[in-house]
Amino acid sequence: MARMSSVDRRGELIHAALRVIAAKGVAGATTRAIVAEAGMSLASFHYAFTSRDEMMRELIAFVVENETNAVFAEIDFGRDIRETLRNGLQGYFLNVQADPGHEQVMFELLQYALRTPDLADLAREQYARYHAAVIELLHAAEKNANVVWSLPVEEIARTIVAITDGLTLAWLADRDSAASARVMDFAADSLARLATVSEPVRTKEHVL
Amino acid sequence: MARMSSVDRRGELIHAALRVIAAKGVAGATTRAIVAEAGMSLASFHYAFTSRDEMMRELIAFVVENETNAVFAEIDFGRDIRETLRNGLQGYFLNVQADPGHEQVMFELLQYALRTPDLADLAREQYARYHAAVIELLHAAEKNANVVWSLPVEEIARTIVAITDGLTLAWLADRDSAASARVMDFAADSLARLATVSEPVRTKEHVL
DNA sequence: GTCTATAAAGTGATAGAC
DNA sequence: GTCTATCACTTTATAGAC
Repeated sequence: MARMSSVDRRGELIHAALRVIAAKGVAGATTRAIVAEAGMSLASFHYAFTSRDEMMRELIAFVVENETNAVFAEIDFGRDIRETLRNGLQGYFLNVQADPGHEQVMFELLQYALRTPDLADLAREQYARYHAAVIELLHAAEKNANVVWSLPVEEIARTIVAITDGLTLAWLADRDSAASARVMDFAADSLARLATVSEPVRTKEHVL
Repeated sequence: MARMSSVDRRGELIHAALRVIAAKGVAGATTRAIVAEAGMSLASFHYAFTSRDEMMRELIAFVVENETNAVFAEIDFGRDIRETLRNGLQGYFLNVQADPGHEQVMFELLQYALRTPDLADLAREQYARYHAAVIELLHAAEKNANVVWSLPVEEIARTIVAITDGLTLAWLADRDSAASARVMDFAADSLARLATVSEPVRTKEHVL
């Protein structure tokens, strides 16, 4: 087989590992399954990585890094803040339904990280990134709808992440899409209450 | 070693397995680790269970069955519905903080069930029970605070389970107790809005 | 750098003595 | 019923030919 730079091979193995994990779970991602998926020999794995643990650490760092806010990025700002929130949540959820495996993998990797002492920092970072992504979104929504949040955005972001995680877990278990959609409606309503119409910037004579 | 009825030995092995899972995760719960914890020989395991899979199925059914609403059972009804909700959520969360391993095990078992085709029904049942337990609580709170819920209790229950699951996952990752507590306060406020003061049963002359 | 072959340890499950 | 010993297999990791 053709030569390949070390970084390329590492990346290729990580992507192959992610495909294997999606199909068979973390437990099924053996070095043999991964090299078979990548079309390499077993020895090539250990040429690229000193151990399976090392690869798993790099893999988790990779997914945490690349857990794009793609879902949120393509958010559809509606007429008001409630619609923005609703669109964001429903958009996220459509994505979960379209590719349930992806979120399941993220949950599995989170638990793997929580179980592996060396990887605890990655679990923390994973949530820091989720929260940061949502905070950014909340600021964008704030500007777009001309409102200000009456609670710290950190707090609102944590609530949104909790709702999406919780809804996703329950949906993965019972696949009740209708019930999940209604919960998101309620969540959007409740969160929208936290936005108050911002005073437009005016001169002093305009009081009330 | 003394003889033991088959059901006793199965129960003992399941409890030993739960201790092993708490300490080392589902992946670490090998038949050898389990019998070592239970103080039995490896052969005894296969005398009680035909296979490890059979035991895992029974173990999950057991924890789902016994995922008592203990947390919720000892709920402290406050002065009003908001306090009841707040006490319920904070009470649950104190329990998570006191024994983080327990919830982590529940999440791991959920994912194990989701990955094992034969066990998908157990995952569904797990959430059906969570939802049912919270619904029962919502009815109790309704009576206690003399209010009626303006949304179907199924919907409210799903929201509460989603919030608790989501908060627990984030807390397991970053251990930010203060932030979690604030989210629960907001959740209690939002949910309390769904309770409207119920019309006391009166005769017709009392209009408004 | 990439391969085959194999080492060393761990896995679930079973046979057969007692 | 309970044990020891072992089978058959899989795992990660490495040695050594090319």
